[in-house]
Amino acid sequence: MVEYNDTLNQTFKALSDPTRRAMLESLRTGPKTIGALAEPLAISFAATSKHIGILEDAALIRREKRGRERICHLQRGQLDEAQAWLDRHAAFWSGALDALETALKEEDERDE
Amino acid sequence: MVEYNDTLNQTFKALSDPTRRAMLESLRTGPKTIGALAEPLAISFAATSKHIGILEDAALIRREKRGRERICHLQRGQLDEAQAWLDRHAAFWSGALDALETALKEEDERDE
DNA sequence: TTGATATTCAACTTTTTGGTTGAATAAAAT
DNA sequence: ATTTTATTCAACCAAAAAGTTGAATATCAA
Repeated sequence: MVEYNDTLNQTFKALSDPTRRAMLESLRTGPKTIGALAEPLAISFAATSKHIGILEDAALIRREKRGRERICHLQRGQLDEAQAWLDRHAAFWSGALDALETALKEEDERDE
Repeated sequence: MVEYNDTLNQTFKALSDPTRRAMLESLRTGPKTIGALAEPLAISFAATSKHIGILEDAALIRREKRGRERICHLQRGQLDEAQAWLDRHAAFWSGALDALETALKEEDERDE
């Protein structure tokens, strides 16, 4: 496999499942327990817990221990890396050297 | 499964494989044949061809028949849907009602 | 025409993913 | 103290994904 950038890959993998995206969408309205997340999804608690684990590994959520419940909160994780990838790719159509391209190139020179 | 928006899902799935992302990245520098795409990836022609098929189904590339070669060109596909999802999600952190949020809400009212 | 090249197809294997169930753990409620 | 509730763990299963090889197809070059 290719695997040059592991955290970007983890982010894209985490986002590639519709159930997980639905969970993230649901959390946009506020923190929720595993149970509350599982309820509208017609899958077991265990399956939900696994999905949450994947999102947590990708730092897209944080699990807070609260008594016997776990409260899930959104977290940025490396969302911006995924956004940057898409923006850079989309820049292909808006001309090779527009504002975004130059901005991203400058970023590269600073960060890498 | 959840599966509320199939084209968004297809796009995210297509983008979730590092080999396919590498192919898309490679095509940013210009159109390439299957062979040229396969070469740096250490996978067979057949595997490359399959990946290309997935990207083509997601309309992220177009395959042009040129004699015995197939030339792959980038295509926008539903890239903007994926971008919109990420932007909307990222908007969670930049405050509930900033410019992007309102823009997206207006878009919803028009399109859906 | 013959042979080489580029790609795809078909059949198959391996690995990964998403799901299940039932037992284990831990906290809350009775 | 016992029971109920919330979640996780472990073992397992089925389907999907990613890869392989070898034959088929089509085009180009000798």
